[in-house]
Amino acid sequence: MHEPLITYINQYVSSSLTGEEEKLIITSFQPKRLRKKQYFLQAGEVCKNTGFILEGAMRQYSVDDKGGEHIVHLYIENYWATDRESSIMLTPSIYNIDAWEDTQLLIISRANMLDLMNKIPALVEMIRLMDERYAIANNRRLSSTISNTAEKRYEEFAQNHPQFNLRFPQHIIASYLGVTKETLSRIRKQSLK
Amino acid sequence: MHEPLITYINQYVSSSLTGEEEKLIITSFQPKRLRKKQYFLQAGEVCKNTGFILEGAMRQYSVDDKGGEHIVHLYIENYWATDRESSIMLTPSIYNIDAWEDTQLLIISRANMLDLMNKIPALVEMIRLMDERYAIANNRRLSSTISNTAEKRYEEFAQNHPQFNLRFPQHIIASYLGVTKETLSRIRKQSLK
DNA sequence: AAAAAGCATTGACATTTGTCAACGCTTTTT
DNA sequence: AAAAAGCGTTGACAAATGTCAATGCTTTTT
Repeated sequence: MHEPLITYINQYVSSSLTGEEEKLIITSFQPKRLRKKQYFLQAGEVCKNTGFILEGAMRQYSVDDKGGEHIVHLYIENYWATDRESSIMLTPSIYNIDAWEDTQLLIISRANMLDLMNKIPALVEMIRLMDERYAIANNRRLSSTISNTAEKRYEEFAQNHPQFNLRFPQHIIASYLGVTKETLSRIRKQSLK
Repeated sequence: MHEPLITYINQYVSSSLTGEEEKLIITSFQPKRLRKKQYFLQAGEVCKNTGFILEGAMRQYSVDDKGGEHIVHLYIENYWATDRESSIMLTPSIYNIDAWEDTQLLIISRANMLDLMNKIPALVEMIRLMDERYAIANNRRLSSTISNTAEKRYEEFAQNHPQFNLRFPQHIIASYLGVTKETLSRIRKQSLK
């Protein structure tokens, strides 16, 4: 059950994990099942866990005064679901994270993760690399959001994240792009011609 | 001349740097002066250096087909100026970074930085912490950009970055927020009432 | 099987934001 | 001292996007 996680880690680090390290990881990550719509994190709670997605799809979003949902992140297999701000700062999260599809996770608490990092140097290295890539991806998205029209942003999105485009309904994607579902509907209609 | 950098690093890590480590850092970071408008990085080049700002102000921006500038980052004292994507991936940058004011930097190449990190564990820890905070800040900005109107974004900006608001002209801030200078001008006029 | 909920689309219209051009003021350059 | 460049503002108008309401279709729930 934990193989995808081990594979994921080994892809990040130069030297493979030892058998000992693998065992440690396997015992530290707990399997958890979420049914569709079930919360992984609810706004107001402190985010205690990080989840590695084995199967399924999740979303992170905030809710405004009028009940509108604003999607900040989408997650599928091999993504990590968490609110780092809340988890690191121990502050109540302003986000909800929930399952969009029935989802199978491997979860670990921040305390256990820090513990693991002390015992397995390769994990520290992995996280450093992940943070680098995460920073780069986030920067691109930010840059695109600031500079481009909704149409251009959708094009880039469809190009860069075909998986998301297939897996999530349009109104979710619209929110992820920062436009209304009606606008996205019209953009897509346009671009067919 | 290097004290602000040493102070900066010591604030990040639990145990202070040893005298030996300080020396190593001081010899690894080269002072560099940029005059107003001088490029630190020009689009098309691979970003080789990271600069720690001792004094001055800089900006990172892309230029579109019509010559329009889109500000992605602003930097002042105690900020790090670099294009991580280019620096890490060794790809030509799509951004310019230049000095908005006359600026005094301490620069280090990526190779030398990696070398330093091997020799000074505290630096690895610092970068991990910086990455965390960077990820959090970036997420907030992204979340705000997607979810809020231009007016709300400006409010948050003025709240969170009063230093930038004082130091950079309005048309730069407008671009940073993803609106035109005319729109920002009107927003500010509104909010006086 | 019927009812309800979720999803995408469309039209009409309102609001926000962008574009272009002009102006006045200040700072910088010559 | 004169000229040029930079900056912020304003008005008129255009374009992009949001809002609201209605519809039809599909999926889920009862």
